[in-house]
Amino acid sequence: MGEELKVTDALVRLTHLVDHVFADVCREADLTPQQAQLLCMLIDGPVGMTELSRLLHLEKSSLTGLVDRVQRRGLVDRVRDGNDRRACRIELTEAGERIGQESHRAMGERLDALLHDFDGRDRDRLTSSVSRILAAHTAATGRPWDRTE
Amino acid sequence: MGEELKVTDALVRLTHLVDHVFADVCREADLTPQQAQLLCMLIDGPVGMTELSRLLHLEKSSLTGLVDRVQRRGLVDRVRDGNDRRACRIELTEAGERIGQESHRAMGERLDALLHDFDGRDRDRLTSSVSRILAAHTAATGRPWDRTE
DNA sequence: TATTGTTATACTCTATAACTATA
DNA sequence: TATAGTTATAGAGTATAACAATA
Repeated sequence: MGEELKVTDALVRLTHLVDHVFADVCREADLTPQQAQLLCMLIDGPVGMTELSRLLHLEKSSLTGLVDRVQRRGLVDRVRDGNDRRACRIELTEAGERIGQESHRAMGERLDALLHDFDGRDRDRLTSSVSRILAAHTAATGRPWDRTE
Repeated sequence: MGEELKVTDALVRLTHLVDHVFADVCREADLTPQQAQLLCMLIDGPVGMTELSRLLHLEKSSLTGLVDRVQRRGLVDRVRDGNDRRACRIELTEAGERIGQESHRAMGERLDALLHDFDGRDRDRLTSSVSRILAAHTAATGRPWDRTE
């Protein structure tokens, strides 16, 4: 029963499920999902506003307010770019780093619980399938969908 | 390179990618993602506010406004419940049905494009993996994450 | 001229608390 | 008393358009 599920519908349902898990984890960290996603993008180092708006799929003007609120909470800082005096780079504070890592850990834990009956080969296969999808998107758009890819 | 990707991180990245695709499709239909998700939940028939708020992971009070706006656009109607005079059921109008179907089709098309190099067996394996994850969540929460499962 | 980022404005989305009406 | 749904309020998220400063 339910075996006629189309793969595209399966992906949509999986996405909504992971979205809900993410929302729960954010809530526990007292972050909105948007704020948490912002922190995620900064894990590997500071990023400028224009690049961030591309990564988050947001207008720059929307990003300004988002960064304002996260900065007000002490999780990120705006640092001036040495080479371009128009630009600034957003970087995690120590507190932001801590909360980001903790949320990432909590997210991994929740998802791992859903994968409890996946053995090593199952996981590798799933990871590999996802990688192919991400690669297809990168090839189609000419740019990686996020910087950690 | 990148082969040490953890399966949980892979799921998160996939989710964000599908979220972006969904946002694009919604934008083309001149819907917000939240409005589109609401329409999705009504495809198989009318649903009451309390059940909808569970499906969408939203407080009932938040849902009231969302339904107001979608109703104002003529995509859904509130119909009184014959058995319980407190309750109402939200149902798609003809226009809502049309837009919902069209968005679903566009979503499938976009995702199919990302799966262009998946053969039948690849798709079945992926679908089956996703089904196991959805089932694990259903088992853990005692309730299906959405009504179409 | 083009680019980086912000401001102003008007919506939409969301939660909390208090409420109405019905069960 | 409990449940279905709404209202009031406040804050967060978002896009469009206009802007400032720098390249």
